[in-house]
Amino acid sequence: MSTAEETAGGEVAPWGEVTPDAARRLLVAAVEAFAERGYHATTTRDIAGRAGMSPAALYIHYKTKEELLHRISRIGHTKALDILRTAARREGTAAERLADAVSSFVRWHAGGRTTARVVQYELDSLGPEARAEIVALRRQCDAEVRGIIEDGIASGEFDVLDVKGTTLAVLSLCIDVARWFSIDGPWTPDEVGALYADLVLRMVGASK
Amino acid sequence: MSTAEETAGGEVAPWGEVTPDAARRLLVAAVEAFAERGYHATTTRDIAGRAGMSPAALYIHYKTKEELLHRISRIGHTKALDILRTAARREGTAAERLADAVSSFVRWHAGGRTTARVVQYELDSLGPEARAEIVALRRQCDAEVRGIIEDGIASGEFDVLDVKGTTLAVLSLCIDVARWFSIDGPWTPDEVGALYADLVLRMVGASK
DNA sequence: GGGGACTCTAAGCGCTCGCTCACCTTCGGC
DNA sequence: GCCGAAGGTGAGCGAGCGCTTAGAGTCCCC
Repeated sequence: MSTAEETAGGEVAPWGEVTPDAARRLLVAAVEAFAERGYHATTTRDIAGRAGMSPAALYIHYKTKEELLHRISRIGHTKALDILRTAARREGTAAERLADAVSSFVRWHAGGRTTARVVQYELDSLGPEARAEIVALRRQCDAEVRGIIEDGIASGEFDVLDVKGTTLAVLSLCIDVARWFSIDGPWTPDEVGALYADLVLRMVGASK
Repeated sequence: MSTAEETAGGEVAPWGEVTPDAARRLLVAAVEAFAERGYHATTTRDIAGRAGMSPAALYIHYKTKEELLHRISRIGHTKALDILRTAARREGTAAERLADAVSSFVRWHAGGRTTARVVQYELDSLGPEARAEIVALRRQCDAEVRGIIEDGIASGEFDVLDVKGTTLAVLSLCIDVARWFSIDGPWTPDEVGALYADLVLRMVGASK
């Protein structure tokens, strides 16, 4: 990731695409605040304060508080889809690709748990049009995972009763990592990624 | 469940223990509002309005808005723990008990998704003391599931690499049902419960 | 039928919210 | 050295928030 940067929290934050600098600082501050307290409990004064600016400065770069959430959500979902798509389209068996998809997707949710929490849990705070755009991205994520599982069934690697349900369960398992993962906990993002890849291979009947 | 009642949404709502009647109506209204919009986005006027009362009526039965969330959270977590404990302590093999625990826990999250959503996702909105009480209940839930898995390993039924991680993943999978399940979706709570019981047995290496 | 306990309401207090506006600085181009 | 654009500030508006208070209605016990 050429645009990745390190924040104070030690997370990978690919916000390099957001310019100018002040707009990026505000967006990063918003991600942290939304993740900590939730969208509705976060005030625009809090966001501006974290970015070292006055409350009014926020409105130079963003029309509303919701636009901030929308931008965060779109960037985050695009990144998530990119991760799954890369794993789905690499070379290898379906089992290798599924393990790759799960472990990298989980690493993203664990390592970037601040961003992931906002992206995955504040969807309902968006207005109807913004939410529709994000929901479309989610469906593409779903399709990538389902594609790998279908490939594995076709090749005889996997043994799955309910493709749709299993796809949903796999994504659900990964997404929920953002809820419980803590950097102070007993695992590193890599360890959770490896554990979950193993569990998911068992779920699709591909374990050795 | 002798105290269970049917709400307009068709959910099982075991709020019979809450008296008097006005206090229960307010609590049910609060559950619905918190589930739909989140704790912070819900106003006390909205809760009172749903219960057919004036805003001030809320404060006759509850000291603060947070007390409502606390009561909901405690009742819900107690019920969740009760479900897991019942499954864990019944007769049968570890596989049977685990399947029972998962399917009934999932049914509760799917069928009572309104309650479950509040219980599982609004924890951070509680104050420190209230949160500590709820976190203790959650740890007991974790212990029940871990107990079944450890039994299965001891009896040779299960093949698990990381007991703590697998326990967490099983609970995580079940809890996240409250996030995505919709009564308008393609599954009934029973179907999701059965699917998830199968997936979890695969995760612990107990599938036939 | 009088009095206290309980339940609920109308009105509104003090506060903080998202957001705006008038104004100030900084800076590159000519 | 002047100018307009861009980026910033302090003060504050209207609205809605959680919550309180004074008092009215209703019930039961005597």
